[in-house]
Order: sequence, then C-alpha cells, then structure tokens
Amino acid sequence: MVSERGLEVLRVIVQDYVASREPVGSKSIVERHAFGVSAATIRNDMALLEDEELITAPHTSSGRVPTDKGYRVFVDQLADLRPLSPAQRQAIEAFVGQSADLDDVLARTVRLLSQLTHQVALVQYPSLSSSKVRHVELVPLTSTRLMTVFITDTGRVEQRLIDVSAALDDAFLADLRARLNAALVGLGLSDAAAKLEAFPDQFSAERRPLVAQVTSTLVEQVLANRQDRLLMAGTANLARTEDDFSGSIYPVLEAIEEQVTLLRLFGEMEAEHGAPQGAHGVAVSIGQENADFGLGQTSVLSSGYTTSGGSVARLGVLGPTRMDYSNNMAAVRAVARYLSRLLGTD
Amino acid sequence: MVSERGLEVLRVIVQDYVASREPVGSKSIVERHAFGVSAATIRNDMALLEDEELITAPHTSSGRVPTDKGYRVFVDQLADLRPLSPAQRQAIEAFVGQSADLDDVLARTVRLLSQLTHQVALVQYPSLSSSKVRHVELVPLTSTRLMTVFITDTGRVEQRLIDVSAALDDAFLADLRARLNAALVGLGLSDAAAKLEAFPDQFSAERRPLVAQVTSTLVEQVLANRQDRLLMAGTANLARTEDDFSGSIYPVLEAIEEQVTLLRLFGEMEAEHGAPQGAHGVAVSIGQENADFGLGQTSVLSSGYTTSGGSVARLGVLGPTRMDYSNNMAAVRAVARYLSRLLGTD
DNA sequence: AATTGGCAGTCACGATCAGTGAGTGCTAAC
DNA sequence: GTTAGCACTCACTGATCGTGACTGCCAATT
Repeated sequence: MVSERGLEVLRVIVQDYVASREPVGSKSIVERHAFGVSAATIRNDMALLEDEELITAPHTSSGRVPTDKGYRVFVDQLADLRPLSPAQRQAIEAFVGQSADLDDVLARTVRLLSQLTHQVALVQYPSLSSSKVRHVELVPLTSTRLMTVFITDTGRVEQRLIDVSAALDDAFLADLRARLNAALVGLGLSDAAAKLEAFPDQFSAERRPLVAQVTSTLVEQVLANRQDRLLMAGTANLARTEDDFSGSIYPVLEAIEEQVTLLRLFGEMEAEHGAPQGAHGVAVSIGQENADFGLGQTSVLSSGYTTSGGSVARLGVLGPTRMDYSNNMAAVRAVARYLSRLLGTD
Repeated sequence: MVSERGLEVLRVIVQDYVASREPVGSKSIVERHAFGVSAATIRNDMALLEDEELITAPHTSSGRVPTDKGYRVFVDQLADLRPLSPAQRQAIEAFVGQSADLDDVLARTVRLLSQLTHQVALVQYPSLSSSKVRHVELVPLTSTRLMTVFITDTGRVEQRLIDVSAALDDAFLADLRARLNAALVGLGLSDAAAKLEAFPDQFSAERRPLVAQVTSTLVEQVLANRQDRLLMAGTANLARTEDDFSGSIYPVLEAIEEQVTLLRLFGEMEAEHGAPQGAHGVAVSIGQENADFGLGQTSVLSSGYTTSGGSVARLGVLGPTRMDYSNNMAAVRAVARYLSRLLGTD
C-alpha cells in the first residue's frame, strides 16, 4: 500500500521529470522539496511505488521515471488544474475573431491550442444534425459536369461534383432547381433524404436517369457528416520533443497523418473516459492505452465542445507521455469552453 | 573547364549519393559505372568539379558530395525525367475520383503526390477569377448572427459569419436576399463588387447600417482569394529523411507550417524559374536558394496547374536537397497534368 | 513501527587511445 | 591525357578506465 506521502512523492517525481527530462533520484527530491524526512525515507517510499509499478528505473542505478500507470494515477488523483497564466488567458482573448467563416475560426483555434500547449493540437469539425434544409443550388461547370451545393439553416455548406452522362440543358436545370427547392426547403435532414428517394418518379423516363444521379448525390450530401474531418497544427512540436520517443518520431507522424485513426481515438475517448474525467471535462488517454492506434508512446487529452446546432465535436492535444498534464488539461478545457461560447447561441 | 566526362561524373555522383546517402569515392565510381578509365582519372575530373564548387568533401579524406550548385547543374543539364514506373502510373489512374467536391479532390491529390515522391507534398487552392455570380444566400443562425454564402458559376463557395448589431427580421432578410440575387446574379466579380458598394443606398437610413454590414462582407467574399490556402501531406517523410538535415528537423517543420511562407515561395518560383525549367514545366529551387524562407536545407519542386475557371495554381513537393530529382520532377509534372485534366474543361 | 545514517555495489556516461580502412593528392612513368 | 604507386589524412570502432549518481540493505535510533 502506498502511503499518503508516497503519493506526494509520485507527484513530485512526475513534476520534476516533466520539467527536467531527467530521471529523478531520492536526493534531488529532498533537496528540491520540503518533505522533512531524509533521502533514505524517500527511497523506501520509492521502493513501494516501484512495487506498484507506478515508477520504474531506466537502469539499475539511476533515478526513477513515471510509468504510464504512474501518469494515470497522477492525472486521476494528483493533478491540480493549474490555472492558465495571464499571458495564456490573454492569448485566448486576443484570439477573439472578427467575423469569419467556420473554417477560419477552427483553423485559428487549432493554432491557438498548439501554441498554448506546445504540443500537436487537434480540432474536429462539428456535425450539425438537428438542422433544416435552407437552399439547394445546381451549378453547371461544363456541358457534362455539374456542381451541387447544399446549405442548411445552421450554416453547413456541402458541395459535390458530378459527371453527368447526358448533356445539360439550362432550362431544364432551372426547372429542376426550382422543384428541388420547393420540395426540400424547410425539411429536416432525414425527411429531406426520404423525399429525395421518390423525387425522380415525377419526371419522364427520358429525364429520370439524370435526375436520379443528382438526387442520389444530394442524399449523400444531406447525410454527409463533416465530423469526419479534423484540423491539426503544431506537428513541429513533435520534433522538438523528439528525445521523448524511444525510436524515431516517424511512426508517430505517420499515425497522426491518418485522420481516420485520430477520429476513432477521439470516439473511444468520448465513450471511455468521458465520465470519469468529466469532473473537469477533459479526457486523458495515456501511452500504452493508445497502443492500438500506433500511438503507444503518446498521450492524448481531449474535450468536447458544442455549437448552436446542438452538435458535439472534440478538440484536444497530442504529445509525448512526458508532458505537462496540469497545464495542458487546463488549456484544453479553456479552449473548448471558449469555442463553445463562440459557436454557441449567445 | 569541366569536360564532357566530368559532367557525366557529376551525374553519377549525384545519383549514387542520392541512392546510398554516402559520400561517393573515385573507386566506387569505376566499380559501379563503365567509364573505361581508371580511378585516378576520375579523381582528376573530381578535382576539377571541386574547383568549380560543384562537389565538396565532408572531410579531407572521404568521398565527395554534391553542393547546391552541383544539384543545380544536375537538374538543369543532366537530369532525365525518368518516366514513372508502371506502379506509379497505376496509382495516378486508380486515383480517378468518383464525384466529390473540390476539397476532396485536392486532399486526395496531395496525398497521392506525397506517396509518389516520398516527400512532403503541397497543393495550392485554385483561385477562380473569370467567374460570375451564381447565387447569394443569407442564413440566420441566431437572432444576431448571420451567415452569408456566396456561390460562383465555376463552383467556388465562400461562407462567412457576421455578428449584426440590430436584431434580425425574417421578412426583411427574405427581401434583402431577393434583391441581392436580382442585382448580382450573372455579373462578373469586379462588376459585382462595384455594384455592392452603392447597394445600401436604396434602403432607409434605419436599415442601412445592417445592409452595409452585409454588403461589405459580401465584397470581401467576392474578392476573396482562396489561393491563400494550401494543403500539405507527408510531413512524416521529413522525419524519415531526418539524417539529411544537419541540425534537427524542427526548424523545417516550423517553416512549412507557416503557410504564408510557402505561398510566397511558390510565388517566387513562378516568377523566377517558371520559364527556364519551363521545358518540362517543373520549377526547381535548391537548398540555399530557399534560405530566405528558413528552408536553406531543402529543395522545392513545383509546377502550375489550371482549372476550367482559367485560373492557375501550383502544386509541388518539398524535401531534403538530397532527393531523387528525376523521379520527383516526373511525378510533379504528371500529377499537375492529371489534375489540370480533371479540373479542366474536357 | 517508522526513520535514519552509512556503506557496498551497480551501471551509464565520457574521455582517452590505438588500430583500421576508405579515399585523396601528388608525382613520375606511359 | 591517362595510369600506377605511394604517402598521408582522418573519421570511425572498440576497448579500457575512471567518475559519479544512484539504489538497496542493514543496523542503530527515536
């Protein structure tokens, strides 16, 4: 059983190791922290911690380093959410955007988060599900190529290109556009999709294939989920913290370029760690817990944010397990809240 | 003066060095290539090449390595555009997209290029200048927040968020939307911008501030240049080729995350090297030629591509100076041509 | 029972050093 | 212009050896 003081020792080991990047020994602990006991006593506590596999020794005679399990205990029980520094607060405030589109807001958010944490930052696009159809537009690009644009009342805009088999005819297109808008505008998304299924039936057999092509594309757009996109910034920070990765950073860079992987990871974090860390709303996934994703040497912090459309998406940071959890959790939480406010109904 | 054979020696030095990553010596040259002369003769040629600063020796007694100047001569005079391998051709063909929007096409293109070259790939968004207004849409998100959507007949879609001071009124919005479309649809972009300037005058003094807010946003959108965005893929390849960078790859990763920098670099390449390398349409910028951009240890290859809108944008790759120019130039050219065909009027 | 001082033992790390080998530059001969 | 030969340079490797920062354990102390 690890004593009260033992946990305190774990805390300072994590803190010092994160700060110095060097294994921390019993002597340096008593020097730097006022425990009021001798190094030998600390050594006894450390032996306990090692039995519990919360810390480990890189080699027989050297300081100790936290294990993944140790970080986990630190995050769950010991980390105080260090309040952001005034400079950090200011960075968030200064970020207040002029009017700009969603793409810009998210792009700036991801950069902000990366600067606050000095890690790789991730922001998932929100999906707006409870929205209604606002407008449908058909744009002929060439004689056989058509662009469809689909706009919802929550501001989602989807565009698609179609190569049509038959040549396009302007008058017919105008008619089709009018009929589509008449039929769809104001409908909820699932209703709109249902209505589109039967839509081609009202046309002559001759026109029907073309119309069917358009409507099936529109169905895709209606149901399309922008949530499968995410933004990333600060990959350079991985190189900066290169020494924290045993081999090369190549596999890590490779893994994070696979957006699907990260989206799955976000999904799992929502499911698994959503509630436990829910106290402050930041989920943490550490080291080997991410092994399935090729990210066994990294930790990921994430938090949900909401938009006026009522949708929930995630944002977070990714970095070496040896990272400043206190600061980064606070930053992720602050940015998520800020973004919720910015995109929310206020 | 460097002899004919001297240049041939330079060629094999570049080729062997790129392949082996090791300084190449006179002996290994005569072993691997049928020059029909002895190593001593090659050594004489190499001494000449060194006088011309085309190659250099990492240390007194070791093989030679090409200088930036040497790569330049290689690219300008010696590189044959090695035809793509069947597998590479196939990768491009397999890439033929189903109907999908511009974002998807470019995202897939950038990944393709990165896989073909094993380098960082870059694709600049096209700007569509000779297009006409197709449709304007106003979407109220909350009582004081409005989204404007702007669509051209070439398929560009721009969206912006505005916080309006006065509360929004649906009937008025519908009227405003109708009037805007009536006034603008069919106009060229500069004409539309001009017309928007005077547009608020037709409204009552009470309404005018709100309308002015909307029109000024629309003017921005009309003139907005999507060319200031670019996509990137394959940053992991930098880590893979890490040894080719003297220090860390951190400054390189940092530089390429600054999109503005890369866009300026693309701009300069268009201006300076467009014509000279124009023979095959691929501009090459080597090592110290990029020092201004913090990319003194990297080379950048780029080529323009065109869209049906008549606009020209660039795509290319970035990697260590020690890269396979022959293959990469061919890949950049092939992908640029392919993309032009895909987005062009055919 | 918890804490402490002391001491032997471990082991990474850095410095030093000699041997090795790839590769050059030069010169004299062809 | 080309070649063979030879002396010379210099990075790299591996071995050896201190050094120092630790721990682990034990017996003494509170």
